[in-house]
Amino acid sequence: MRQNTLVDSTVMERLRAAGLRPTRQRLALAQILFGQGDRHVTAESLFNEAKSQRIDVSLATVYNALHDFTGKDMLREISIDSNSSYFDTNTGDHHHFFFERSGKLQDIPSEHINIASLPEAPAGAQISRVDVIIRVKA
Amino acid sequence: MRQNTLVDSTVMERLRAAGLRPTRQRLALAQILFGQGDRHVTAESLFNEAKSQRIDVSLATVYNALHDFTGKDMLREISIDSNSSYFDTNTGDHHHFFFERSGKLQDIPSEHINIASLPEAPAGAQISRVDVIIRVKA
DNA sequence: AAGATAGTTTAGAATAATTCTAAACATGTT
DNA sequence: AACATGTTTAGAATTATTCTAAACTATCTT
Repeated sequence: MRQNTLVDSTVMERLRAAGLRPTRQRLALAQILFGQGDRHVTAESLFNEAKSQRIDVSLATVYNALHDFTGKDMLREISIDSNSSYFDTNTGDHHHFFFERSGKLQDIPSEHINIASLPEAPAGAQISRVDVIIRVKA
Repeated sequence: MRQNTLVDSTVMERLRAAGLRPTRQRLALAQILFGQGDRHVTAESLFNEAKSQRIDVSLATVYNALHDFTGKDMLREISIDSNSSYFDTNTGDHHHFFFERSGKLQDIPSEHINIASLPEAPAGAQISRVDVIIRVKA
């Protein structure tokens, strides 16, 4: 029925490896975030998901965890919509579709977008990331 | 000394053409926005700029004007940073450098970025815009 | 030119996302 | 078990933005 021991321990190792104490709430949130495939959450959506699983965490902890995970490169923060920040469990090189109506995000593997030429970075600047966002009406 | 009659009337025509009443505060804000080359402002930065020119507008009016102008395609809204929305006077096809330290934006003409291949839009979705944001550490 | 009408502006209240505070608590260590 | 330090939490605080309702003004009508 519950094969969580295994899953949990994987998540626990990820947290330890990142130098984050595997506390009850971080484990639970990490499980939600990383237990499935790639995901895009907001603080609010993750908070609600936790609540609906009877996981008792405060919203402040959700924010803390999202930022802690982001600081350890387990998540990537994306600002697309001025309403709220998204956090993506896929930290690799890739891009996004943004569905304007629903506010949902969908990954685009980096191989699917071919940027033939990029401009030079301004003097003294190093590129830290190139984001391509395809906004779609749907 | 002040050759504003001419400039003002240009701005006034733009407002009228857009179907927006050329009120004192819209004229003043439009003058700041469109009187120079391409610009990137936030509500707060525009509000401060107006204040420093002794133009008496409320912050609510700045927000109203920015949204009105955006609705008439005189501005384009950009969400890059969760702190605040940017408004770009360049509404044509182009992209951006985002300077992470200063929070400043710089246009990249669309010719300078060559996207060789784009993925298909998801079923039933039409692309409304493709944004490329090059984040630089500087 | 005066009046009517509908769109604008405004101060300040309200809202929403996020961060802060400081006290209670849990973890890993000794 | 006791300690030191990192975490969690409720609730207050902060920040960007939107709302409200009243005062105002551009424009149209007469």
